[in-house]
Amino acid sequence: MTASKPRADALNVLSGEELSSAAQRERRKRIVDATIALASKGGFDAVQMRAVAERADVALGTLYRYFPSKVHLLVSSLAVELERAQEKMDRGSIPGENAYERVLFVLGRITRGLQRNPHLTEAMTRAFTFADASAGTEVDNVAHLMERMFTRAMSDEEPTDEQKAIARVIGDVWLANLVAWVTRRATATDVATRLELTVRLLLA
Amino acid sequence: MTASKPRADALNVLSGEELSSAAQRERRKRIVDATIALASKGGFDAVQMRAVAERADVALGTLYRYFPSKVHLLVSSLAVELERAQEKMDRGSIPGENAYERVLFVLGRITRGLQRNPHLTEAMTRAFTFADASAGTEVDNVAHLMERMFTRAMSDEEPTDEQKAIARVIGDVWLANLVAWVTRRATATDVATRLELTVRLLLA
DNA sequence: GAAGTTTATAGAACGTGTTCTACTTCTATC
DNA sequence: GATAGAAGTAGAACACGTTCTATAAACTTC
Repeated sequence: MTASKPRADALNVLSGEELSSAAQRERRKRIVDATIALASKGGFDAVQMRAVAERADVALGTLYRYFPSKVHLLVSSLAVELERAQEKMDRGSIPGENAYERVLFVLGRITRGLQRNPHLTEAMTRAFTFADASAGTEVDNVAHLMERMFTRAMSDEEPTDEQKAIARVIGDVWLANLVAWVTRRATATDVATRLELTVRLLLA
Repeated sequence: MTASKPRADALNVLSGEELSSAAQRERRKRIVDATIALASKGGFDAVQMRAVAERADVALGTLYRYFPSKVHLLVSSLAVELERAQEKMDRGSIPGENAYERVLFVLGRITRGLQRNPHLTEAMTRAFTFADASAGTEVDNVAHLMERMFTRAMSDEEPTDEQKAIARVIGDVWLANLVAWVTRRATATDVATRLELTVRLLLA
């Protein structure tokens, strides 16, 4: 009677790997796709749990079984998007003479990418910064993706602690500026200028 | 018939100055006090609009007339708190040989101050980062207070553009770390270390 | 393939932010 | 001090995130 098989905990996202059947991976994918579609159309507010469930052709209860809250859902979708962006990056090589130029290239590219889909960006960044302790795992996951994205741009070697720290700072500033842009307190030009200055201060 | 007297717009916070009667300033103060009290006790979730209204002895409709949303309310309260902190700073002088040391002193002091009241800090930082475009004015106001707090620490002169930019970067990193601490993704020590590193990179 | 367990479904129900309505109380102007 | 308009009050109503209930379908295991 004593359970031994590891079971997915009700408080965590059902992360892709541990989903047994193909039908379940299918469902999970439909949910994330629906989320991204709705977010792209109307931002954070348009990602309504009932609407996601309906669009993913899944019952509301099922949605909550896969993602325990709207924030978990959106932050997980952000992770998916970042992974996609990283993969695209990995396919080409990053131009630039030094860390400064290379990081700036990566930052510019991903920023412009996100700015091409303002609603989606708004939904994901707001969820990310609003996340409370219960979504800590997912948030850490995204933070880690960001850190890696920037350390890879700095050098091909294994990053030093200092480089990791710099990457984190860049990530913090990047996110803050993205939020400022999303809430219309900064223009795209503002964002570009500030990021350039930040990276210059840190890496030049 | 044509209105000429400037009227408070329904979409903006009724900021202290333009409140005509003393009774109104009284009410506004009661509301902010109630907000801070509730936030101190139970954080963002405990700041329930009905509870704030009751505690401030004001009708729910009146609360919404003064602050058009929970986020406006909390961000405005954050501004009040920051102003208080700034005043306290202004009363003493900031020790330190150079900008690096002085900024670090200010950062350490205000960070520890906020960490002494975790729930309040959680409520205010989450509101701040969750704010959407409609609260842009209030958010800008707080951002400006933060910028000034750090530029003052850097030097007594009028700050240069570069100094302002550095102050903004520090503010972004500071906030990101505060949020990480509030959501228990970073310890107080982590925060202190990272801030020190950031300031060193930027100012040393 | 039957029994038991897990997973999914439909939909009601609940909590809290926000809005709306009907009524009362202030305040300014004549 | 009568009156018009603004501001405040009490409370219903609504929207959406979240939880709960009852039932059905899909799987394991014998």
